[in-house]
Amino acid sequence: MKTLRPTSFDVAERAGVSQSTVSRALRGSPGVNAETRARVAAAARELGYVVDRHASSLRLKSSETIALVTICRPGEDRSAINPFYFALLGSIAAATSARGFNLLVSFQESAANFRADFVASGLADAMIVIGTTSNRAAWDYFREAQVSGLDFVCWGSPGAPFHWMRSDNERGGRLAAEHFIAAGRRHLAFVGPQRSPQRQFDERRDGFTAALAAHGIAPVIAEPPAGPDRHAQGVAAARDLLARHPGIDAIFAASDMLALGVLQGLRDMGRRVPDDVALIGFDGIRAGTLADPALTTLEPDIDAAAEALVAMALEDDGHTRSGTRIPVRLAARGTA
Amino acid sequence: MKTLRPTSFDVAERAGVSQSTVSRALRGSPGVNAETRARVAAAARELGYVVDRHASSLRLKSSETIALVTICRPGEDRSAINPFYFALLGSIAAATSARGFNLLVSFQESAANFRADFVASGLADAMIVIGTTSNRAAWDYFREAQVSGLDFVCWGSPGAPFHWMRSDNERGGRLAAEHFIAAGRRHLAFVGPQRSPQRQFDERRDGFTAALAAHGIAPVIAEPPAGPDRHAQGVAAARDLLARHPGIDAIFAASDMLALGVLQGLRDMGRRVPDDVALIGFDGIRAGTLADPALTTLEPDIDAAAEALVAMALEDDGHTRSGTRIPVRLAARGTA
DNA sequence: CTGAAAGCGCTTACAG
DNA sequence: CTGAAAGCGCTTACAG
Repeated sequence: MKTLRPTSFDVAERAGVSQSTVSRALRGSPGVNAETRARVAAAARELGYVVDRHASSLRLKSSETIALVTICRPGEDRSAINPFYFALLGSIAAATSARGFNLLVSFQESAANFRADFVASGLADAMIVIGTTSNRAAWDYFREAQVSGLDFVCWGSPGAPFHWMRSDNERGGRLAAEHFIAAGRRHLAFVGPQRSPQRQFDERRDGFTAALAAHGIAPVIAEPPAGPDRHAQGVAAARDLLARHPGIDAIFAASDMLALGVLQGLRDMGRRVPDDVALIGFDGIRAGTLADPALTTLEPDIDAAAEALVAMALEDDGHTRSGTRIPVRLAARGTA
Repeated sequence: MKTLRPTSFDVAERAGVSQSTVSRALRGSPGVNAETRARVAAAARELGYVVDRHASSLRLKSSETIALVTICRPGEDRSAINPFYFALLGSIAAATSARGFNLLVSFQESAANFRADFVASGLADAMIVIGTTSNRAAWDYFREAQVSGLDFVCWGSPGAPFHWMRSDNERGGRLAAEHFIAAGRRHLAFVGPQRSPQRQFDERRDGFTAALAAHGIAPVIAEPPAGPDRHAQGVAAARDLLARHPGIDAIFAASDMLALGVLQGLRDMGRRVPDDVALIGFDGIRAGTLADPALTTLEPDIDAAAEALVAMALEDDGHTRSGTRIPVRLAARGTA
């Protein structure tokens, strides 16, 4: 099958010029005669010549590639990965493509496939790490890597020694609180993991409680029971919460998957949404729009997040923008 | 920031051997003294040395990388990509990783970013194309590419000149029919695009109608009206269908996104699911399990599909396995 | 504006 | 078992 690929020497011969001229012409270097350039381009086209990226990258010492690592839960089915990360992956792909860069993706879950040497091996110019913070072993591995000099930026929780970026969670929490208050809700609850390595959850809760405090309201804080995934945790959390606090009329869930579970739990308890209980999630995942009623949520600007992550990863300036916050907006739909 | 990366010569010096020995020791070539090998490994570790993949690939003429192209709808938000493709992407990543290969991903939607030269440029050893068949321009581009010698395999519809693989759609349709019949349903309908370039839809319908014919039943075939996405089309299709055929008691939708829309449409029409109308989708996407009631669906073995696609792409045997069918199973959940 | 040549960092056939 | 050397296919400083 594999037919011998033509090299720049073949193109040179066909165009009747030297190999160096072929290289210059094809790269668009200045100072190449227009007529020569055209002849080279024609010869390349005729031969189906494409520059060898390994040879090129080796010389240039740059691969124009970004490596994207997505950390998964061990043993997790790929289709069960939080859709937020798939959406972020898609936006990162768009951002890299807009720069003419390639995207190398790697889903990692256990020591069997932990890898952080994409930049060290020359395969990528920069690396981005996203995914669940529930995988402690993975983050320990990447902490170690960062400390030993394998550089990258990441999305979400991590503090030092990571270079991170995340949503404006505090503001998201405040927006949720104000939305509930404006709708006349007074018996509020926050459902989310407490003291999770996912600092983002705490930030959402803190923004929520701070805004409510200004109205003299203290929400119930409900930690979801352990469960196989966020959705299952949400179902259980709603049941527990309503059993203990039957008067609750509004719930802010720390993530959409959790919120979708809460929605299901509320239905199981015979509560109407939003009539009896209003509900707001966080993330803006597609599945929220498919729920009935559609989930009201705090939606981070995921394209902005992707663009900022790529820029931050590529800027070799010690990641001065570490700590950048991505804006969020309240998407008012059916549940609140 | 960028500190000079050590080369195999640096390792050689530190280990007190020649550079060729370093290369052999690190690659695990036979005939290297165990003690020498250990000394080289230690020196490499101490220096934080990682083999340069461009130099290595250039010599080896192989990159141990698979390129995965996902075709999107023009102008489509990345978070709106059918989750089935994200799940397939995840499984393909797992399959490539299991072979020690890297995965290069590229989302393409318009002439601005059409590219099929990943193998020609040496960036990848093989290429896989998945994604929506609704993007005609994209498939025209890839047809052209295939004809001109840029080889790849794809998922889904395409016939010649493509090397393709898809679900056992015909059998899926039969399973849906039998499931409905066994439950006593007799007024059946199929909702799906007709004569779409997505041949898979026709196959699902044909399996469905063939199995029903054996029971002397002819289902109503409903083509969904045009719409911004499959979900919206499903909502509208359900309304039209029920208005015209109020007695329908079971619907087989050509895909899960369509089915989720149908579910919504049935609710809008005041029909209870599954009591009044039973519903089955196709794809096994996660969002189906979050619906209320959870969507019964035909679930292709996506890990098997991914593994087969990778194997097929990598096998340089003229893709003799073109036309492979991936097994599907009926996942009975709440809607049927 | 163009060519001859060096060199990017590896792998491996060839000698020893 | 190990070393010296050629060569993978480019890019670009150096001459002209």
